[in-house]
Amino acid sequence: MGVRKVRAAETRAALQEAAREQFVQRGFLNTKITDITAAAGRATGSFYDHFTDKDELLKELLTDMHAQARERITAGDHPREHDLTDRAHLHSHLGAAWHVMRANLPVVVALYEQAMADGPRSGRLWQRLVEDTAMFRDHLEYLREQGHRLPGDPVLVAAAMGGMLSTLAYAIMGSGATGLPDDEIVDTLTSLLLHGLAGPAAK
Amino acid sequence: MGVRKVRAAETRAALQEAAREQFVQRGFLNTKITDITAAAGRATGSFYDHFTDKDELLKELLTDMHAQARERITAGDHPREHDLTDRAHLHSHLGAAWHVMRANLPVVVALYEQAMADGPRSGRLWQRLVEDTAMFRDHLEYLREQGHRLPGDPVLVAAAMGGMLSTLAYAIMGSGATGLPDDEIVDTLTSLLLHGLAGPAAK
DNA sequence: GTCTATAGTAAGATAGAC
DNA sequence: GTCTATCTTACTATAGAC
Repeated sequence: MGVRKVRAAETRAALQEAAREQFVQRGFLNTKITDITAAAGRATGSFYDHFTDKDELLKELLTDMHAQARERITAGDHPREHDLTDRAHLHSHLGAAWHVMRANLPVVVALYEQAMADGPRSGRLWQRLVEDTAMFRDHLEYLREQGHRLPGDPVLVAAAMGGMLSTLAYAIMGSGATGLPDDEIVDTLTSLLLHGLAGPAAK
Repeated sequence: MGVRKVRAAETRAALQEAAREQFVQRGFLNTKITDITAAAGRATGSFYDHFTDKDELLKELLTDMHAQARERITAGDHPREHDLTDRAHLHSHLGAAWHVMRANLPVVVALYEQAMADGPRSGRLWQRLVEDTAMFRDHLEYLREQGHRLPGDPVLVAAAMGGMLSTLAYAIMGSGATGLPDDEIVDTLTSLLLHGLAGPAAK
């Protein structure tokens, strides 16, 4: 590879990395192109040699995250029959989701803000929620087929779980607001989603 | 009251009402001052005779909502001892929250977007979440004092519930995305938060 | 108080030298 | 490919006539 090409790749990577920082620092919508280039130590114009706009940059970050998520999923091998009413299984799912979100907080933040940017009327946030919780939904539908009585429509239940997770990720990660370690947060969410406020029947 | 004053009050109200529409239509951040004045059928400049900026207008809408919420709360009379592990009580709480959010969707939308606008680092969304779920938290802390074993830290559990509710409100209301009636949504959330995915012990 | 017209500002995006 | 300099656009906010 030529020297020029290497330089270009470096700049590209520097811009992406700077964007990650800035998205967490300022939020996605609030991050200006100049914030990114400044943080990367490049000139404003250089941005446009690599990306057409902020959305395109985000799309590439998203691809990375998807690859990462897929890897983690297939590593553990996820058949549809995973039983979400089993504490170990549920805990592992929530833990994985939390882990991937933390590793890709800038992307989570950006997607969330982007989905909200068009307003509630657009239905874009709902679409995101449904897409991102497809796995939960599959597991829930399987349970239902097995005769298990769910709290309600699997799509809604899955979306509710996803909404809880992503909002908390946004609110907690990066600000360390709660002071609680990740383990404890995942434990709490597992308990809440498994047996609810009432707790397991046996006291 | 003089004619001039009446006219002014009318314009003021028209601007607020137009803002409500626009916030739901376009989202809060995306709504420009000119969108509001245009929707209200007034000139751009008139906006500034009544509000210094968008945030101030929102603050007034918020006051209305608080009054409304307070009224609904004191109407039902909410002592700290309300037992959230009792289905009827939990259902009534969630239903009330859902109802107030629907009646004030523009405000919910705006506050949510506003809280996210500063980015995750600011901790503003977490702050909102904690503030808005104070009531849940109180009830949960009471339960804990009574020896009931909660899923985890009451602050976190309450915030998780609030995050789930507000995200779903944003995603569902106004787009009617799910096709489900409000009753069914509240029922589902009640079941999920009361006994979790596993459901009540007795099958 | 409300309007029209416009000044001011911030950010996205491009042109052209190196 | 990267830079500096600049054009363009969209919006906020104000000035001044009515």
